[in-house]
Amino acid sequence: MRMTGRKIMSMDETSSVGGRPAADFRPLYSQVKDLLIDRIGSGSWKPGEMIPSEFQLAAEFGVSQGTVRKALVELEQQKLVVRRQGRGTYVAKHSSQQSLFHFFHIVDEHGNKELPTSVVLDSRMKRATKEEATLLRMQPRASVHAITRLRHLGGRPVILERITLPASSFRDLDVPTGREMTEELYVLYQRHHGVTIIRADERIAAVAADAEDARHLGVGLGTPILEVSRVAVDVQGNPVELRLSRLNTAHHRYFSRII
Amino acid sequence: MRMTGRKIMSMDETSSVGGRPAADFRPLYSQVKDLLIDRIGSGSWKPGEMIPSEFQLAAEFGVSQGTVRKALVELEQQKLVVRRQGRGTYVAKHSSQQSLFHFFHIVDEHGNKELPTSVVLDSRMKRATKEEATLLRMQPRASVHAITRLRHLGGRPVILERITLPASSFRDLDVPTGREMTEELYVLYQRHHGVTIIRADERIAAVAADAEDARHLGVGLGTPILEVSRVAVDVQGNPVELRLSRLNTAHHRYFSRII
DNA sequence: CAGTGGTCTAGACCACTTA
DNA sequence: AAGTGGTCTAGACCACTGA
Repeated sequence: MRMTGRKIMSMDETSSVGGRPAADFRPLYSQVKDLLIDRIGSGSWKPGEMIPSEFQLAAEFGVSQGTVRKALVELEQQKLVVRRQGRGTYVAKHSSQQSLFHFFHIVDEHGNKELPTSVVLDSRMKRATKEEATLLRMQPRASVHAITRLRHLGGRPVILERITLPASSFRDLDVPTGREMTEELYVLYQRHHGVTIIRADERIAAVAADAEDARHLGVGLGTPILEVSRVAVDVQGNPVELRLSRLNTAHHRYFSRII
Repeated sequence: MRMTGRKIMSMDETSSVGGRPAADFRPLYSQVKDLLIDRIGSGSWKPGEMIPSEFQLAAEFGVSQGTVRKALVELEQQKLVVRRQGRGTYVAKHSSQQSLFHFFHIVDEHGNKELPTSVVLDSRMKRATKEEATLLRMQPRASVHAITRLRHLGGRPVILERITLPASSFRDLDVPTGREMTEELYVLYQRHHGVTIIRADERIAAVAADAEDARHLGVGLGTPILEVSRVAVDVQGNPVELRLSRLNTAHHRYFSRII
């Protein structure tokens, strides 16, 4: 069958010939989907770019347009592409807006999302702790970037964040200390480092504010604050960012929707 | 055209006839979906029951099997039905297992979910506070059930829960005080009251343990604990349960996945 | 074996965008 | 007007389940 480099197996081909069932069978649309993810993940198609139409892809892969459509619809649900009737299908591009909408889950007392500011308190390279190396699936003591920043909401300091990034995936990371960040980090990851975050797992606990929390968040020592531990994952499913947030919930809440 | 009671409008019929665009156009599959939701929500098909096959529904509604399929696939994604190849499509039935998996987001230090126990500390009727009435979209001071229960995980008391339910939707609610609950509440809601919870919004803050928290959770007064405020919503989209959980995060975490 | 959902195809037509 | 995705149809065949 068709294809360059990789082969799509039709159901007939994978079906048992000598009576042995094919264990590695995968639907066509799923194979198509993986090919498309490869091209997006590898940067063949860049964020914001339009990808070929359903018919073009169908012709290229030697499948029907409906099969390509099913793959594209799933990619849209995973937020890897954006589809617009009459315009085309585009590789998802993180904008500050979208990034906030998806990955920023702090709301004010009325349930509204505000725009946070971010000032970098510290930015340096260090060696990963054992736990960091495990979570990021790196060698122990591998090099990582360590960023500390303070985020304001409604004029108040609310979130103290410590971010850990593998140096290997984020070469020449440029996050100068003491400056206000105008851009969402996930936008930066995507544009400068080709890393697209598509998922994040968060674990939340209540802790007592320590001296540093107290100083930066303007709360008393021992005040109950939220600690949010995030592991963010890229298109290929690799954990690529750790984020430890200490959050003053005097005037804000962590929001979660269970569906 | 086909149908009993309600009418499905094809695209032609809704299209402009006198040059006026049809503002109320809805795709066929979406109309089919609403009809199916009606039958599930109204109890015509009960939880656990098999519903007619795609071809039977297609014949009944006068649409193609593919159109019914699209509606059913969306209902499956919303967890309103369960589809099994070779068996059929079934109205989703909350089991304790599923209920825990979906709506219980507390994990232990290793990220594992444990089975909680629940002892009812108090169960009574009262009048809704202003806030409760607003959140449940009831008249001020309408009758509600108020349940307080304590949940253990791994032998430790971890969660103190206060649940508020509209008396109108939960007549003859049977939650005796002082007893261990063997059944998940959402299973009870569905089986005894025809209320299926499909979504929940949670807002989380860190607070200091008060005297009652301290007594029941076995922590010191003022210890930082999590406060989780949930509003749970039924099939029709109405808020039907409020749940205020106070959670000791010494050995557990609230877990949230952002996709 | 019959009946169900799952995959795949081919083709028609509609709605929307852009030129 | 051309090109895109969105809806809808009809039909074939596959994979799975249970009688």
